[in-house]
Amino acid sequence: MSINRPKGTQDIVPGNVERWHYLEDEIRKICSDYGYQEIRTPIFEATELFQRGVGETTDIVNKEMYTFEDKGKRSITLRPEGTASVCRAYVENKLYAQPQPMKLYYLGPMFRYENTQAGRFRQFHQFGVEVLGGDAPLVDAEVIHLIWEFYRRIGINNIKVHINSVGCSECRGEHRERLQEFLRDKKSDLCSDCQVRFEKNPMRILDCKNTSCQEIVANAPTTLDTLCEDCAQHFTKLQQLLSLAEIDYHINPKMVRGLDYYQKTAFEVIAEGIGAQSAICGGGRYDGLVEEIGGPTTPGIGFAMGIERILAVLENQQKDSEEETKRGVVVAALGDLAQQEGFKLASELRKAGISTVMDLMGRGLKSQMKFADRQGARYVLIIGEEELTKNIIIVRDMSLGDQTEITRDKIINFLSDKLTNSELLL
RNA sequence: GUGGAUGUGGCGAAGUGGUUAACGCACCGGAUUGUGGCUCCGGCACUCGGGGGUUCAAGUCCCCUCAUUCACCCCA
Repeated sequence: MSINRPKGTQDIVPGNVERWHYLEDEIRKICSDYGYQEIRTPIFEATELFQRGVGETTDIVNKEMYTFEDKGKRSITLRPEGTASVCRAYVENKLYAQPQPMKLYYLGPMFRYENTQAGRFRQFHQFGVEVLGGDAPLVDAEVIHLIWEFYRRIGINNIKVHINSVGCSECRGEHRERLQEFLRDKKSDLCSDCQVRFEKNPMRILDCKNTSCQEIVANAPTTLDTLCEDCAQHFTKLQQLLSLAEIDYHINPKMVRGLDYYQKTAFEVIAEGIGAQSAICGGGRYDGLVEEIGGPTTPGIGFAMGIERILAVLENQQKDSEEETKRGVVVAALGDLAQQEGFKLASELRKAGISTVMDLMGRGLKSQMKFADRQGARYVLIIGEEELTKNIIIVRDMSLGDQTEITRDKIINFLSDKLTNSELLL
């Protein structure tokens, strides 16, 4: 019996990893463009951090955490999301003492113990942004604009940006009462989950996927109906700014996200064609969170997007692949002596910045040519006994199909002149 | 956690109880001397996911198990 990778994990192998590199590069670039700095926090944290930070009533904490006890009897959890850790690090490193707001981003693996399906893994990767120490709608707008611009840059177009305001601790209370009032006589018709939610977190009944619950809740008071003066202004201002930035957003009063810490602004980006798990980005404002985990009162807002889901979207909308261009050099050597010379030549070429590969299997010339072709090499440098004695090298142009002889001492210059920068990279 | 689907070589995929398990792609080798992409030839399943059972006979039927996958809940 061979050993397989754990359920819900994946190996990212050559031929695929390049897409990750591309996204990672774009992520770093856009964060730099918007003035966000990277923060790296541990992959595992004290379990309590997530219990307090993410919220005891959430699915993440209730059933999706990878929790274990370490040898010191500490309860440890593989991070299921990034926000709690970033806030913890913000407090622990006293980043609040630096100029505010603190604009941070992270990129890395997250872990959630749940059944897998299209777009859902046990180890998956998120790119996320957190802004701590700024409570203005302008901050919300900048964060959403970063998302919008990011998708534009990587060529994702069929997306919908949903926004909502779930209110703050003050207006949330009023909403809760009005909603419970509205639902009281209909309670028995709700699904079993929602009957529990009725007491614990009635707001979440609003976005229950159960169709009968949706009907019941169709005319229920939303959080937008009960926003306090402050929250209402914040939301209005945000909409103005988004319009100004020409972001095509949709207000969805029923969108209530599953994490306890959201206040005021909540948003989600939905893509098409990647299966049932269509949210490629989710986030919101969490003004009480830093305080909750023991820090100073600090407003915050952030989002996380799933790398795997972005890749799925890109793959889904990908047009016919672009024809690959010939790049780099392959050294084909025949026999022991020539192989030594080839090895030396390859070292020199690489030192000169020319991407070079040589056969390591001692194959015949025909095989080496085939190998060079597969590698997509632009030139093959052929060295055999004859060339060795004559002190020359055969340079074969793989796209033109012709070849010339170049003396050994001129070969580096010859290739440097011939190859453009893009052709040097394999 | 719950439900459906599927498990045959590296990948895709025939096979619907009976001799040595098709085929395609990939990979490796060859087609007279040291030359690629086309063509031709050859090589590549000692566990047909694993275990048990039915049968003279099972990849093909039954049971169990594991895995993968899609979906629900929820989310990235």
